[in-house]
Amino acid sequence: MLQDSVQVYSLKSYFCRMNFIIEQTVSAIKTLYGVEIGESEISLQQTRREFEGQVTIVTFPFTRFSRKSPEQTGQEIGAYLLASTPEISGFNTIKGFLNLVISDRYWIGLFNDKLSRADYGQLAPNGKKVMVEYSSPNTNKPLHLGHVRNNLLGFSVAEILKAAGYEVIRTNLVNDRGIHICKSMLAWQQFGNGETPANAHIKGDHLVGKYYVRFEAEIKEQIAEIKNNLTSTSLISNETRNAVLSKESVIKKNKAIINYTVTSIAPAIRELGPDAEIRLETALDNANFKPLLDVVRKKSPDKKLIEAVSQCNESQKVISEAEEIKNELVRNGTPLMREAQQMLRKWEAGDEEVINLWKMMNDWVYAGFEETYRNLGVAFEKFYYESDTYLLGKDLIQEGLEKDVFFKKDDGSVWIDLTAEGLDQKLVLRADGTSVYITQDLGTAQLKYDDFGMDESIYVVGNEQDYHFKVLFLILSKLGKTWAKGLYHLSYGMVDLPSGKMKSREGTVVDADDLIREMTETATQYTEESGRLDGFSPEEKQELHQMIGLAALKYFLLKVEPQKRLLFDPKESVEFQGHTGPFIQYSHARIRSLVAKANYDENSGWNGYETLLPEERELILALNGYPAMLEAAAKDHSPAMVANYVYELARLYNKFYHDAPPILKTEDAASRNFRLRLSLVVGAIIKRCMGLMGIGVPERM
RNA sequence: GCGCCCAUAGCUCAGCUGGAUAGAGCAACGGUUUUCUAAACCGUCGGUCUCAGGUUCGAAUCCUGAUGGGCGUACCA
Repeated sequence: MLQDSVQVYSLKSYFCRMNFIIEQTVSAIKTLYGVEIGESEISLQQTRREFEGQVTIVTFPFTRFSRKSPEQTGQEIGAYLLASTPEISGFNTIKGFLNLVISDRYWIGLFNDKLSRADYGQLAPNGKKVMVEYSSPNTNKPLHLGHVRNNLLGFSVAEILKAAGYEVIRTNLVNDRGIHICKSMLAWQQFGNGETPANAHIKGDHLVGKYYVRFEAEIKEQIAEIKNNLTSTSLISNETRNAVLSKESVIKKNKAIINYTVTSIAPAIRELGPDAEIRLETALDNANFKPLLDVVRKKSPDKKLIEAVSQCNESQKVISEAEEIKNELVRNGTPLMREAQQMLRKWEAGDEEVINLWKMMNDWVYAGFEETYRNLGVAFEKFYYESDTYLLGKDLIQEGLEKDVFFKKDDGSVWIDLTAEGLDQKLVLRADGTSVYITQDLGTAQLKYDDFGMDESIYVVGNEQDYHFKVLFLILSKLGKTWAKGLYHLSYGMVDLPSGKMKSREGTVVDADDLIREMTETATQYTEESGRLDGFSPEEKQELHQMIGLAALKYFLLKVEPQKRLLFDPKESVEFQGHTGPFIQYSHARIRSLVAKANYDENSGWNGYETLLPEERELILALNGYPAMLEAAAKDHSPAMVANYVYELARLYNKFYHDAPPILKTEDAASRNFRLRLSLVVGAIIKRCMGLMGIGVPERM
């Protein structure tokens, strides 16, 4: 499992992973103070810019056996290291920090032997197989910004794991069946007039989405109609009518209780001050008595008053609950909803007409998705379809019953009790023997393992399903599946807009295709203004614009840690300057252009180059940290780490480019060749990192 | 009610195996091009790291509690 990996990453320490320093420090402490300490007790960090040196050892922890001041301890260890280690050419101590100066000869040697090799950065195969499931769309509507985050994360994590030595299988579990697709089908049947992607010139997934929206609009009208004419409407059955009416009477009764109580306690509340009075008003407006209850509890000793407010609070809760159930009853009672459910039953029974319609509309959607996936640059080795897997898992229920992991209730439904683990009781099979969500996920997990026998399996799914996956993994491990310990839920936060949450009902969803197009357009505009693309054919320009637009989008979405919510402002979020994808692309293009102009011969050496510029030293340190960064990003499943690393590298390079004497005009062959090779290597690592995020880099821009 | 996640500069984010004066970008202001791509570089301004306790030589980082925001707590998926 990844979690067992020993190496630990931190932005401060990955620059200086130098075992010889740790080893020498261990022996220094043994010699000086007679104490044997573990290598893990020594932490190295990169020296802050304002002090001399590259590597810093914190000496505070050693004072307990040196019995000297941190500074003096540092002096002693420093002196030992200077004498014993040829790579160390100097040191200084400030308070409890021992700063070591590593000789340029060491850095140049490191560059020669390791960093400048063509295969630098690819970790050796680790013999492990990992599955990354991502995307997993519903087939009733096109992809939106939230899916984009999911797709980019999944793709990127897969690339990172590949680079870290895994064999990776990317899978997409397509949710192609269920009530949602029946809604689109039904609306198309009733209102579509034979419209197809071909004759309407609409992308297939958008066409199907259009009818999903139509369904929701129609049902909204039916709901309004029913609510306005509850006693007379013929749209619902008498059974539903009676159920709704009974909920209404519950609501009415509780409203009366609240009205009565509020009138009688209002004077007492006013006496508690303006604060309480305001809360009384907002309680009525917002249908929430909790804030009022809190303030009354705090301010009033009158138990009867508290009880009365508490009564209002309880009644309000009953009202809210009844209203929710009422709404659900009305919604499910509408003719359209009943027809959709009828259609789902027909689908499950294999009704030919329904199946054919389903196949046709799904094919439209797949053609649309394929285009979006191609534009996003994501791909999969294996597709699973819920229409194939939705009946799976029942054998596991049987297995669980035999192993006493599950238990049967009197009605025949099957449950698991997870209260000992701090969770709840959870239904795993309905009384009528049909599956619930988790049943088929159990079955699908087993299927995937049977198909591929992978060591690890990553599910890229939003954080609203955290609980579900906790339960899923726990059940599998209770069933004795040894592979369950390799399961991991890569949970990510929702994408918010400035206006708040994206809601399909309110039409505030940012469509993936629109987004990609807008990004490309913005990049086009920006690039044309800079006017640097002479010699590009129109096709090359178009390709470049898309590359830059996508880089802006992808980098913006990936640079934030997955678990965090992400605020996306379509107007302002995606920039081309500063901490952005295009900035990093630009740095790469700059390097390529430089190397091209220099006519650099890759065989030319830099013998005699002995003294580094500070910027060169920093670049070497940064390059040296790449493998540790990669390992850490793989361990944490974090493209954001790659994003931040490569930005730092590009920034350091730009500083070097700006501050170093012009390379093309450098006469000294060793300096010139070294700097060109350094540039080349930085460019290669930038390209690698961007590739890990699915972002291309141009030769010119 | 219970559970999980988040909180760092005006805005968007880094930093979290505990270490020096908490860093970037954007925004604002100023500077750099007869030097290889100014999508760059440099400077100024900007912070009670949500709050209160605790552990420690040392806390943005670990622990406890609170506050605020989000999500979940379905015989939906």
